[in-house]
Amino acid sequence: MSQPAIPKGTRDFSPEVMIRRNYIFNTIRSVFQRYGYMPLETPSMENVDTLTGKYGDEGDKLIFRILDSGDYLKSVSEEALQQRQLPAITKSIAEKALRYDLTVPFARFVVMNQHSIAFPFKRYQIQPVWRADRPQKGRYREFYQCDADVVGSDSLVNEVELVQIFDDALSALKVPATIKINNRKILMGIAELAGVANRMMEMTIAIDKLDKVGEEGVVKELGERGFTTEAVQTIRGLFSLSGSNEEMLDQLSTLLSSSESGMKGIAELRFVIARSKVIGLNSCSLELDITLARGLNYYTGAIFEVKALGVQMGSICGGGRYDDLTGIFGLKGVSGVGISFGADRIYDVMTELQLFPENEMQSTQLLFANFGEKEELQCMQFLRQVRNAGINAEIYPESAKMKKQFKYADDKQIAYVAIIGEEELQTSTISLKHMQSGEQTKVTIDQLIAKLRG
RNA sequence: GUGGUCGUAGCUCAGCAGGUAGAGCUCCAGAUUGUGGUUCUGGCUGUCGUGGGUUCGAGCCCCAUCGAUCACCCCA
Repeated sequence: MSQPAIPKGTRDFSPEVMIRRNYIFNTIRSVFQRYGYMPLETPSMENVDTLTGKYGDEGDKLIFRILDSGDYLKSVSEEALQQRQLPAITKSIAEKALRYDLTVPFARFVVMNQHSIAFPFKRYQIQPVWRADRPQKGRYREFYQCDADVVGSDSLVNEVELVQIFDDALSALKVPATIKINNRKILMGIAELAGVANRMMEMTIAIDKLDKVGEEGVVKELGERGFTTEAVQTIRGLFSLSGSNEEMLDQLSTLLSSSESGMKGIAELRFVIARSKVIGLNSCSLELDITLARGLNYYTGAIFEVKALGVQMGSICGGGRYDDLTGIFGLKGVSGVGISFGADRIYDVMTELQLFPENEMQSTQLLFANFGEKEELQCMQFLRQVRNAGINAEIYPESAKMKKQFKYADDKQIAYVAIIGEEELQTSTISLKHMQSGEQTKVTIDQLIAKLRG
């Protein structure tokens, strides 16, 4: 290895980037906490069995597996090797895998701790996840998700609050966005009406592409997937909806009047949309998008997706209700609903729209210039006082040329430089220079602290 | 997993009909031995992504490989 490198689809985060990333994480975290969600972390790796089968066939292929330690081939049969039976081999050489999302590990946690958890259980989780996807714009192999889920409550109050959380966080970050909402029960209703109830997943995958391939494209794909002309015609009825959220719901209820699940979905949407309207949103708009489907197959009720305005970027947030997520781990009848912020994409959007506040860069407020041993000791004594007062401060660690020390402060965007040379030492003063204005004043240590505390 | 484009200094890029590598910025030093961001002067940096092939000769042509990027699939 000549030049060091990092695996594809992964990134280093420099201090400048981390400060911005933390700004995003902190904003989202504080909103989660404001709504009563509690922090949770789970291991980076899970048992393979915990993850497989939860994300569909496509998803399973994207799970990063961790090679067993030691003689990992010991339980692979000679026969399997000879015939290259990859699934069988894979299964016996990797018993752990990196987590693919935060929702499944959360479901696992709930099931394992069901007797000590008080329901409804509201948790948030901000951790990286890994997918063996091919990287491209806004798509990485390691990225962070910021999830908030509540389990053990069927109430639509949760959905309404989650919409508010989207709005609160994105408004705080000043990201212009539209929250799209739909309901899987409506899609189910359409599927029933079209006589393809057993193929709802296929149907949703096709219609999810409406905004990308257009109505003709969707019709074409449905045809290719073997849907009958009648079924396609019925599904097509969805595309003719128009008007406000409420008007679209009215049209839908006529269309789906014969479908029990369809009508239930409409009622649920009405509730969430009406409540959100009464309570009000800060800067986001809430839009019913009947073609919103979302790939994850565990969603059963409301589904959410958030699109940033003014940039070419996939959805920046997602979410929805799942009636039986914990069922696969043996705990039935626990309904949950949750959302996820895609922090990396939000970062990219904010970069593109230049939404990061300038002063976020100022981590150190004060730099003590270093003139030599005697002055240095005085500086370090002052530093202790300054730091005790809650001011971020540092000393240039060696008595380099002034030019160099000031340049350091300038590069690091440190607001003030404290100069203590022989003259200041004798008069017990500090020459304090404000870097931006260039103004320099003589102050005492107490005055300095008072000034920087602001 | 499928297909397209690309890969030259730390960064952004130039290079030509195949003839032994350049510009700007950054960085470093000095002008200015207690003062940065402006200015001026000087200086450093490359196995031209990697491996092979064609050729007297390859940064340039061919093949492979790795990486980046875009589209598809899927998704945050």
